[in-house]
Amino acid sequence: MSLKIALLGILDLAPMTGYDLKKSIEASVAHFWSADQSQIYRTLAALVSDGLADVEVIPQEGRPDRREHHITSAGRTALGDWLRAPLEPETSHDAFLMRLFFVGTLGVPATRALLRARRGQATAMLAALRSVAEQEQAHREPDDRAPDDLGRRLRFATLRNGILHAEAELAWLVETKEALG
Amino acid sequence: MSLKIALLGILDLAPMTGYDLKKSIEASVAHFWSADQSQIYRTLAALVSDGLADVEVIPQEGRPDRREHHITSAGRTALGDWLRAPLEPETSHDAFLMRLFFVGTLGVPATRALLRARRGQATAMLAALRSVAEQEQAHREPDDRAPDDLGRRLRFATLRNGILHAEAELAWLVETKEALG
DNA sequence: TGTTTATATTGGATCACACCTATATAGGTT
DNA sequence: AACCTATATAGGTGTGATCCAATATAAACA
Repeated sequence: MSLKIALLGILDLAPMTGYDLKKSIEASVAHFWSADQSQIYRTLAALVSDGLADVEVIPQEGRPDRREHHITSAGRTALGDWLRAPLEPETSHDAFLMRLFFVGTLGVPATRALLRARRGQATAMLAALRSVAEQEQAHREPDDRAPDDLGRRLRFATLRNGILHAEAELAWLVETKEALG
Repeated sequence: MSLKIALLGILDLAPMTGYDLKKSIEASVAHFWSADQSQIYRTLAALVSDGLADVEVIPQEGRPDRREHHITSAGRTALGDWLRAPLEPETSHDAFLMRLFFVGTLGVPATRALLRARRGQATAMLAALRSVAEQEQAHREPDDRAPDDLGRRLRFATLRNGILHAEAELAWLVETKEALG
């Protein structure tokens, strides 16, 4: 469901091929969503068969034709409806916490190893997010008087969300290591 | 994969039926994992066919026989291997951030509504986790001299993880609301 | 008396997604 | 000469999960 939102949301900004969408996702929403290339094409086909997008075929030579997908007005309506729909109750599935919950039987050293690995992950994540956030900031010229538009602020907010959670994870790791004595 | 770990991890504590496992999951790991009842039975069947668990049928009257599942030694080995395996790189899929990323086109009021809904969710989550954590604490009698064993600390740590993340989410919401001006 | 809850298992349908492969060509790299 | 990357699409297969429904009985509740 969310991948449909992602595709419609991106197509709402500009018409694109599946290939473009894949790159666009990697460049913009990768920090909270990832999508397999074949899944993108299948979902895109579903959008078309639901009338939420349509295809403009642009012939090319030497490679397959560009199948440029455009959001339809039904698609814009569906996107709006999805965005306004009540938040679904979230069912978290955290494989790391699962491990931690049961790793006790293996003893303290195995537990420490797991926490160390997690710290590595969280640190890398934090660094990656910070570097993307800095680039975002840098794109805004110092003398840029353009109104800092809502979309831009929200894109930045999703990055900040990841950063704050990564920091919380690291703080929790410190606390937890201490609790192991 | 993680559901297999969960089932083996719980079966390692005590033999159980699928029905028991469902309740056990709800009572112990629900804050980071949920599982559909039919999925539990199917996964349990997979464990048996892989030789990681076996079944003791205990006849009953008036209801289906108890099919009590016991972890095998191969199961204990597999559990240990899984717990020690390198952490898989996590691909986060966050539907809320997806919405937020695209909700800008609907304007500021819709954005605020989304953030409000999220605050409600996060507040409820935090309250629920805190109450479970307090119960966990209360179970430990004030004069309890028993060593605070590793498993217990780790179960508590998974709760603390949820609490810290919920707090981070609320802090992020405050920051984000301010950024909307 | 009728409904709900608890116990216990199982199957079908469907969804979302990941991993791998195939196709086709141009251009650049080793 | 052999390989990799970019462009562009698409199918096969498997896994994990959700939702829904059926079966069967006893006890508790309204």
